[in-house]
Formats: sequence, C-alpha cells, structure tokens
Amino acid sequence: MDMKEQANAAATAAREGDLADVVARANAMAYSTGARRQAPPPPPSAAARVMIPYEEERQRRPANVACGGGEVTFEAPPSTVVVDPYLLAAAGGYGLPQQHQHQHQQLLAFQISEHACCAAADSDDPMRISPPPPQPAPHHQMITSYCGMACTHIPYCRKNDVRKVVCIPAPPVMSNRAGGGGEVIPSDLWAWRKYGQKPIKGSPYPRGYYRCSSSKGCLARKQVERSRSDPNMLVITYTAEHNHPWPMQRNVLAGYARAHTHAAAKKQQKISSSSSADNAASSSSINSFHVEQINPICVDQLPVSCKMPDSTATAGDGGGLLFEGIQPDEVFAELEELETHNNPVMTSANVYGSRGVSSNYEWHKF
DNA sequence: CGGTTTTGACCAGCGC
DNA sequence: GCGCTGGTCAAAACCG
Repeated sequence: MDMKEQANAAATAAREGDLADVVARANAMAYSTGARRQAPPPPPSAAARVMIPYEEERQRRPANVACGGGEVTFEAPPSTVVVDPYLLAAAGGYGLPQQHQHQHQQLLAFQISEHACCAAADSDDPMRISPPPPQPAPHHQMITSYCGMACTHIPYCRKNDVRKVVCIPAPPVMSNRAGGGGEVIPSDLWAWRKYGQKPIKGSPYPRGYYRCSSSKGCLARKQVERSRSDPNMLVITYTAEHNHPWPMQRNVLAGYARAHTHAAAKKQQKISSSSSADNAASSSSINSFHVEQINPICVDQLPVSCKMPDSTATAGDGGGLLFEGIQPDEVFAELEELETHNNPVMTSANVYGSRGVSSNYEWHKF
C-alpha cells in the first residue's frame, strides 16, 4: 500500500470512527516514512511529523503538539486524532537509557479525542489544551477535548466529559482464551477495579469497564477493548480525571490472585468444553498468551516495550507490534530511570506499589 | 477484612 | 411504546 492509499484508508477510518484503525494506519504511515527499526526515528528532540490527510473541503486545523522539540500533526478533522506528546516521547524512549531507546521508538501510541466529532461539526473549535495534570510527569502535556455543547455525534458523549483514548499494541488474540475481562493489558500506575463487561455490537471483542479504586470519590474510569479492525491493538478510553495522588501500597493480590488461579481454571474448563464462536469474547482472567512477554509498564505514563516483528510488517496489515521480553530487573531499571528523569513527583512506593495486572511479576515496595 | 473478578439484571438514551 | 445498545449496579465467590 503506497502512501496515497494509506492516506485514503486513514481518512476512511477516521470517518468510520474506528479510532484504533486510524491509529494503526497512522502507525503504518509513520513506519513507512522511515520510522522503522532499521532506521530509528529521531528522538523527540528532533521533529517528527505524522500526517493524515482528510477531506480537502474540510477546514484543516492541524493539531500540533510539541514535546521536546517533536511535533506531530494530523490533518484529520481538527480533533479526530491528537497525539499525546508523552506517548510519543515514550515511543521514542524519552528519558530512557540510550540502550533502551530503540525499543521504545518502535511504539507509536496515540491519544485520540473522541470529541473530535464536535469540533468537526462546529465552527467554534471546542478543543483547547488543558494544563498538565498535577500528578503525571511534568512534561506530560495532555491534549484533551471538551464538549462545550450537547454532543449528538457520539451516543455516550456527554457535555464537559473528558475522554482520552489510547491505542496500544495488544497481546495476540488466542483462539480460546483471549478477549473479555481476561484482556491482558499493560497496567498503568492507577488502581482499577473492573465493574462490568459488555459485548459490543459489531465487535467480536467485549468491552471491559473499569473505575478507579484508589479513591472512593474518584470519577476516573476507563474502558478497554480490542480494536475490531485490528485485534493487535487495544483501545483504552479514559474518562474523567483522577482527583487524588498516585495510589499507594495496598493489598494488590486480593481478588487478583483468584482471577488468575481458581476462577481462571474453572473458566478454562468451561471454555474448553465449548467450541462456540463466543469463546473469543468470553471472560477469562488470564490469557494463554505468554504473559512473561509483557512487562508491567504503565501505559500512559511509562514506555511499553515492543518491537516490530519484522521490517516489513505494519500495524495496519496485521503485522502489528509485539511485546518484547525483558527481564524483571530490566523493567525496574526502566522504572527507576523514568522515576529519575521524568517524574520526580513519583516515589518508589508509588511506582512499585502498583499492580502489575498484566504480568507474572509481582511488584514490591522496597 | 478489604480487595478483586464475574456476570446477570437494571437503567437510560436513542431510533423507529 | 418498543426494541436495541451501552453503561452501571450488585450479589456471589474468592483471595491474602
């Protein structure tokens, strides 16, 4: 697929609203423009530009994001795709030791605002750059979109609702265990409690609903689902902001252990007894995916280690991104690096006291 | 005891 | 009004 076709596909995806597909195609374009492993892209200190053409008749309001000199521009409808500069920085291994940077440059994680629809439909640009959140890394300049009107473009779009969508590489879908509540997702530093799961029309994968369990009054929520068009991508939608500091040490294994042992075993037994197509979307707390290949690295605050399986594969053609196995000490080394370089606010307790939901590794407070 | 996942039920918004 | 869909609730079961 040449650049023009990729651009058209991206525009189509943008219109059809599959955010993950937009990201995947943007990813593919990014790689096709030289951001491949053989030719690592410049670090965030150098300009990086990703562009997605859209309908020419539409007013173009590119979203330029600068982080450490890097710039990403989408010529999608104004707010269709917004790149979280931190994620881009993470993709470039920003703040990591030199020897680790090449790994993180393979990741292009995007933050997308679903409220883009509002901007496209209204002459007044409802988008505005919010100030950096108080707790995450100081340079983590979030771009979020606010609905200043009653949005009718997205059913669940609510006035003044802030939604941040992050697409990340997901573990491969396994035939009988993947998907659903058992979705193995890289953990972030917040504590989430799953409170629901629903099958989504048109998607073989259910959507999991999580709310912040660190603070009772916290309204932060997130939804996790696989992209229907690219199962290699996980779409995580964050809603509302945390109103409290990072979660401290807690009983991280209560309940969690159950989900990964007893219930999982029962589920496996149940699932294995059934051959229905629903298996792919059924709940399971663990995935037969080799969990040790995933590192418990925060999604939106810490880099996710991944690599391109081969030089020709792209996220758009199913090649996708694969997590690269890293030893636990390496993970902690990375965390320490981040703690040192990116987020002096975070303490060791905050970092290591968090859950590693997607990992075999238990995180300990030292 | 405090925390989790699972899952069916319930509710609200929307289109017909 | 009805059906569909997405989001949430809450009970049950379980774990350290």
